[in-house]
Amino acid sequence: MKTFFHVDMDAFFVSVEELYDPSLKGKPVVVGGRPDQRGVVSAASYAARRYGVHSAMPLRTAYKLCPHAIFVDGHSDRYRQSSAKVVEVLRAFSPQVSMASIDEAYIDITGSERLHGPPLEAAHKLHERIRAATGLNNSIGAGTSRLLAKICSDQAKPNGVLWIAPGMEARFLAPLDVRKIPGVGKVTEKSLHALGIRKIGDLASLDTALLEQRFGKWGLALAGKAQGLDAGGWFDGEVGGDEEPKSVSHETTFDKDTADVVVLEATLAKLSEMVATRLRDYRLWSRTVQLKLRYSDFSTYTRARTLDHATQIDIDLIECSRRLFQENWNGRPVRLLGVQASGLQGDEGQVSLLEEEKNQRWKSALSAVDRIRDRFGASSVSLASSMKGSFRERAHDALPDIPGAKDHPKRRK
DNA sequence: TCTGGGGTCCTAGGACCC
DNA sequence: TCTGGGGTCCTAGGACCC
Repeated sequence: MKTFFHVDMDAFFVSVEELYDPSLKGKPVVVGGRPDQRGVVSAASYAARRYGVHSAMPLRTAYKLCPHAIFVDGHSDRYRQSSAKVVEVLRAFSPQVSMASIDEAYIDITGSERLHGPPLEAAHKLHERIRAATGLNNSIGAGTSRLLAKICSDQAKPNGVLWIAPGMEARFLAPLDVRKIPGVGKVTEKSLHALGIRKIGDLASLDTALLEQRFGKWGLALAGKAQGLDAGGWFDGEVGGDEEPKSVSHETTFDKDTADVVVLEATLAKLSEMVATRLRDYRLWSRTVQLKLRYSDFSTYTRARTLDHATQIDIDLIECSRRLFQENWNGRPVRLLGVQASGLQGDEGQVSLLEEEKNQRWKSALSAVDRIRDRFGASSVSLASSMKGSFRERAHDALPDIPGAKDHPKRRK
């Protein structure tokens, strides 16, 4: 029998802002930006929530609901700092820690009873340590699965601790709305309601075969979740296992939609650079580059290309995303642009820096060929190839071996 | 209600290979 | 050439989470 905790920080962004400006405490606070900006609420204080404001709501809507709320910009550096403090406390508590996002974590405390006491006592101990180290309220759920721990922490809010003892899972879950199951959103909820399923108990008493027939693989997972099991999806694997990112992306929504090619391509270049920088920070290389385009009517398109070599170099991402853009933009005003790198791999198996430099050299040699062709016409180069074989191949074979590339057209002089 | 930005996982079809 | 089936890779889109 295993024991998991789910630790969730309460109104995290708002609470961190309150550390920096205690006068915000108790007031309706909205983190996410100015109310006249394009954007949504990142976090709302409990006082603001009483007016119906919640995260993911457009800022303009939040303003209509609660005009006297204090709107503040987010400070991701501050949140990362507080998050790092939380991680420190968690790692000191148990070696098996997985951050699920900046403000929540799973920890496996199986077998730590001698050290920390029984689950409820251990949870209170951890709750207090986090509070002491960060000055922030948090909630902890504890149970025999990660799913259960997660649902518990939600029920424990604000600033509470809840443990469901082994054997009590079904009784705890039965009266809760299906929407409380992580992974059940608007769409799944609607389909379940259409079947007359509203509570987790309804789901649990349903025939598994029917769920599978109706929802496929997801139906099977749902059946498991209704029993409080870590079925399918995110909960595979160990807590504290593989934490490598699977994709890295940046996107931006313009203040005002634009069809200005110069602005669009400059933005794309900037986003590509930001992605490349993050790849290098992570020491990761990407093979697939994806462009994201959103128009004024919110229609959204993604277009991807897989390269023959993995890269973390700005220019590769810039060129690839620009080509995708040129091939797919319909000329209408654009609301959002995004660049994503996926197909990530580590350093191992990468061409060495030396190889990379050779690569660059003969790429430049090729562009030299292009320049000659531009100036003297295609025949100048094909003439050379008919006499001496392909200049391109010769450039490829010969140039990289010349020390310092003294004959390199670009470096000559 | 005029809808951010950063992610994960899943599905489904087509290409290609054996 | 009337044609099977499985595996893997790639692409696009969608649900969902914080």
